[in-house]
Amino acid sequence: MVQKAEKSARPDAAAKRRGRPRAYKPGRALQQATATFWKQGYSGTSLDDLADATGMNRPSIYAAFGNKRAFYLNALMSYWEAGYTAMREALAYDKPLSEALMQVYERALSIYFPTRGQPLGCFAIGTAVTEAAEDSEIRSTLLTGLRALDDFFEARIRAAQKSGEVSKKRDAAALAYLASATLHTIAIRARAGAERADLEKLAHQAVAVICAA
Amino acid sequence: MVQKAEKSARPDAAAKRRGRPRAYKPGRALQQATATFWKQGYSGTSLDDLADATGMNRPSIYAAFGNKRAFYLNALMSYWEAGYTAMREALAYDKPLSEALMQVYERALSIYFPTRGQPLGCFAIGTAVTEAAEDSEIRSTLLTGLRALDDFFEARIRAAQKSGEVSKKRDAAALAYLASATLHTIAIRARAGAERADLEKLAHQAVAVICAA
DNA sequence: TGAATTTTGTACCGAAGTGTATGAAATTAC
DNA sequence: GTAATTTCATACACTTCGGTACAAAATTCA
Repeated sequence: MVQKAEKSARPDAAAKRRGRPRAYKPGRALQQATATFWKQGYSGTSLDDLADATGMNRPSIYAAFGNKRAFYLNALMSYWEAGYTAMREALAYDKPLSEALMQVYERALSIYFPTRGQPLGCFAIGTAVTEAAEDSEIRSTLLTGLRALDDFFEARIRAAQKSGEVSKKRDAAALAYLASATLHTIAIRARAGAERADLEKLAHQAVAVICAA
Repeated sequence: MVQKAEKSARPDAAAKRRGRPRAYKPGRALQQATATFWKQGYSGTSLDDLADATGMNRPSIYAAFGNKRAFYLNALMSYWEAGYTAMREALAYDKPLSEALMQVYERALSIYFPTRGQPLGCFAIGTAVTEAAEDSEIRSTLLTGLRALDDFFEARIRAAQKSGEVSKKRDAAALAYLASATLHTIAIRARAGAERADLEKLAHQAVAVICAA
């Protein structure tokens, strides 16, 4: 739902649209809706909840984002996109693998335990997994995201093997799965009420095993 | 909701109750309700859904199990109990650790991919994780279950260290977390639409890393 | 200034949700 | 056979849900 810039004389802000101006910012509304889905889940969130959270009224939500399901799918895909960016940054190739992995987990933890508000874990794992059983589009979006993270990890581990940091005898795909599994278990436990410090320790232990000689 | 046997003259079947007999079997109804929650999630399941699944009508559900939330908590706790039993059996100490772990994952996979019907993953991870954010009782029940499985794994790994099967230099708690993480990622991926064969392979790879010399 | 356009805000609709009241039905106890 | 007890089954009350119709408001364009 990002409005296209169009060939506008005004590169600044939103090109003047013709009718009554919007009372909301689409990007901000998407964030607020995401936060609500994150807390309450997809089925546990009503359109009124979304209207309250975004400050929009229901007809505006329909006009801007379509129905509740489309709004959620939009939120889920945006979440994955942000996740890919964070992964790329954290897994940069100019530092040791162990550091790169820990940066992934540190970043994840700071998302799963927000500075204000209760810990909610991972948006995808905390909300999409439940819906995946009955909604094939949510299911495929979820699986695609999970596999993308697997691939990020695997590529980074292969690079560490090339540079001699990790033995080439080890199974890169297997280690990547373990790196993903560590992220998944942290996501689940954060939402289940585990302490952040415990999960930090868990991450360190997992990295130690994955990067072991 | 297991009715107590009471001091009855008839040890067989249900001791004759006084009024009109029940048209349902509580244990079977709980199973059927669990199956419905499993597919649709807690918020996605209505009392009418539960009534349809169990063949009970709504007043009977309230009389027997309380409201929807109590019914769900009952289902969740029963699921964990069954899980503990399965873990104890699979992790028996008379076989190599690698075999014991694989038996855990094989058992899990046969639950996550039922012989008939679509794969739904783990009941707790697939339904309780979402609700955990806003329901403290579901949250603590979930965390307790997760930690119990951690403990099963850790005790089994320590035994393998005592018997010399696994080096004592390795961190048993860390390996237990990886074993749990493997279970969690399998649970998530199963519901996300991954192929069973792929998850079987993932399990083998994880066991290889965990049990590596 | 006035027409065209787009969004807002209220109100409404039918369906589905949770929970309960009440009387009929089926069984045991006397 | 009759009373006591327990469950069943229908129906009801009230709320919430997703979705939409429609008129007022706010802006641009000519």
